[in-house]
This record gives sequence, C-alpha cells and structure tokens, in this order.
Amino acid sequence: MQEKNISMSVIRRLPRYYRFLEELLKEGMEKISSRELSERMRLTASQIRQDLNCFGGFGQQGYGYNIAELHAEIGSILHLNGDRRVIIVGAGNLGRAVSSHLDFKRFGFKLIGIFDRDPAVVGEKIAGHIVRDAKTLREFCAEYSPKMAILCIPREFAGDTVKVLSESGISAFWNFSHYDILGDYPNATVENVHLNDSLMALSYEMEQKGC
Amino acid sequence: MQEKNISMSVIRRLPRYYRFLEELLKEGMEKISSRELSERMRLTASQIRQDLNCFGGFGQQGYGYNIAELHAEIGSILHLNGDRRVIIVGAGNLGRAVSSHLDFKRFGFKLIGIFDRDPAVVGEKIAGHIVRDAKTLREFCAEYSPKMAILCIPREFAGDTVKVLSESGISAFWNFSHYDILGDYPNATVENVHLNDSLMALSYEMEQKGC
DNA sequence: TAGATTGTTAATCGATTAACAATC
DNA sequence: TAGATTGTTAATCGATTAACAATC
Repeated sequence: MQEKNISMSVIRRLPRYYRFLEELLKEGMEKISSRELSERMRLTASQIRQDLNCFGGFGQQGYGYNIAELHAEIGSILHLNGDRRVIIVGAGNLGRAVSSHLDFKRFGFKLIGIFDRDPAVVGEKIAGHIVRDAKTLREFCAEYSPKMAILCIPREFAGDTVKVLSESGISAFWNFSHYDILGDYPNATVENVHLNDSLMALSYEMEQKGC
Repeated sequence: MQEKNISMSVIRRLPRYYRFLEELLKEGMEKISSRELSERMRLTASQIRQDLNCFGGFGQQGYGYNIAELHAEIGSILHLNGDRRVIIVGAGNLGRAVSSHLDFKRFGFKLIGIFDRDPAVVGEKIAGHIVRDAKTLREFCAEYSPKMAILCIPREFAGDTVKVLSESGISAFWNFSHYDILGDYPNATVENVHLNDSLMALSYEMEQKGC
C-alpha cells in the first residue's frame, strides 16, 4: 500500500497533520472527521482524505478517523520511532539553538556530537556535549558512523564540509547554512532550511499587504 | 507591470535567485543567460524566464541578464531596502540565535527590542539589546510601533501573544513557535517556520532513501 | 435501516515545461 | 547580417477540489 511515488506536497503536510492530531489527543478527543479536521487546519476535507489514502485507509465510513490510531500511523510513516545518530557541525548561535531547542529523540534522532573549528569554542559544553574539534570529524564518523549532519556553519565552509562528511559516510544533511546543497550527492538526503529566504519572502508579503 | 497575482511558488524562488546572483556578483561575472543560471540552480531556463517576466523584462535578447541589475531589481521587488521595526518575543535559545545570527538590516528590517517573560532573563543583554519584560509589550508597541514580531516562544503562549501583539498594531509575524497562526487575523502577514516539520519531512526522506 | 463519512474516481485548476517568434 | 537569447504563447503535467458510490 505504502511507499510508491508520494508527492512532496503530501509529505510536507504529514508533519502538520501529526502536530494537529497530537493537540487533539491532548484535548482528549477520540475521533474526528475529515470535515472537522479540515476546518481546524484550514484546508479541504477532500485533501485530507486524499493525502491519507496515499498510505492506506485509516478511517472508517460513517465514523471518521480514530485520532490516536491515525497519529501513530503518521508517526510511523514519518519513521519517528528510529534512533538515527546525528551530529551538529558549527557551535555558533544557531548550532547552540538547534542543539538545545529541538527534541531530537521525539523525532527518532539521537544527538551524539557537536563540532566547531574555533579553538575558543572547542571543549565548551553545549546541551550535554563537549564541543569537539572539527578536524576530528573524519575519525569520529569512522568510529561512530552518524547518519545525519546538521550544518550550522558559514556559507564559505559549507561546500567543503559536505564533501568531507559525505566521504565519511554521512548521507543526510539538515542544512542551515546559506548555501544550497544541490544534486552533487545523489545518494544524500538533503533538507535546506533557508531562514534568510523565509525572511525575504515575508518582506515581500508585507509590502504586498501594505504593512 | 508588477503587483498582480504573483503565485507563491514564484515568490518563494525569488530569494534564491537573489542569493545566487549575489554569488555571481562576488565571482565578478557581469552577465548570465537563463540557460547558464538554470544549470547552476538546477531548474529550467524556461522557469527562470517565466518567473522574472512576472515582474518585467529584465533581460535582453541575444545577451542575457545583467547580473548587478537583476540582483538590484529582485532586491527591490522583495523590498529589502526598507527599515521596518522588528521585535523578538522569547529570549530562549532560539530567540538568541535569531537575534544574533540574522542580518536584519540587509533585508530591510531593524531589530528594536527583545522580550521575555522570565524575570531571570529580563535585563540580560543580547545582540546589543537589553531584554525587556514581556509584560511591557503593549506599552512598548504603543510607543515605538514595531511592524513585525518574531515569535520564539513555546507553543502554549503563542495564541495569546499573537492576540496581544495584533491588538498592539503588529501586522506581521515570523513565527518559530510550534503553533500555526491561521487566518484569524486577515490583515496580518504570517510566515510560519516549523523546524520540527522540516525535521520530520527529512526523517521520511531518509527512510525512503534507505538511510 | 437511515445517516454519516470514508475511499476513490473524475473534473478543475494551477504550475511547469516546451516551443518559437521577436529582437538585440 | 547571423547568432544568441529573451519574452510570451501553447502544451503538458501534476496537484487540488468536487462528486459520489461504497460501507460502516
């Protein structure tokens, strides 16, 4: 039932469903219809049903969807039950925020190391981890084989860092640097988070709305 | 020429064009064709021309696009030359990172205040600003009328905070809280940044690619 | 059973790509 | 002028919405 050619648009909505269902659970609700969920989430009931049916029939005619069940199903589709090892590269403001702010465990990740190239930062303790020297990345990866790297480094180092990490067996990048990791590593999974782009888009919108 | 019904898909690509053009400028290039730019950015030349022509004919047949000129044009479309006053609400890890990491000025914004509700944090200095008590938000807004608020607060306070800020005349929100600001404020411009969602989408992708 | 609501197919809408005439 | 490349229209593709038969 699963796995085949699900479009990115659908995937990107799954975490949002997951979030809303979690809230409904907290509210103590048991079931919900696509119509009611659509009103809360401000999208169409049709879209919800269409989206969910990419992965299977989780609802029941005449009843709706069981919230706990659907929540668990989506969590499983998103593979939030894993324990993939993760490192953060770059212990500046952003690296610190990401390491402390995010609950990796909840999403199936496990932070195992933080790196920086600045000797003044190396040795500091952040989110329970001693910051390691970025020079030791290769050997660290060889020993602990992390699966994913979170890049919180300046643009100018990003290209080289991706190369090193890629060679060291890391196949997924959550990229916060102002640099685009493009298709040069066909086996890598990449999620570019461009905060600057987001701010610029907001700037445009504000202008349009006359703010 | 401008202003009419430009789709979100186009808008979201503009900052990326802007970034790439900036790089080309730094490389000292003078002009570029849609074909060459498309190869660098990994999209189609057709799309680039289509996108740019939403705003005007910036190119020249047989020549291509003048990089400096196009860069300036896009900057102007995105309204990066403004000086909109901005406040940050929430001086935790994320608030600190956002306040220090981002170059607001470069994108037409000006940070004028940081707020937190925790007395232990109030009074601290972050990115050149003394953290103010969140209780004073209303009066601060009345006096300095910021246009935008960056929300770096926990989910449970987000709804109320948006309400207060909205009543205080703030019409744009860059929302990092794990909460969706939906259409309840029709005049507000909202950009939701859901890092958790981004991480979950990445999790899915990793699973698909067999990481 | 009757009412409700799903799963799923068909219709619509919008975004991307292809093609080519205009023009530098 | 000939070659290159844009601006723009037309064709294709994909995503969203509407409709309704299936079924709980």
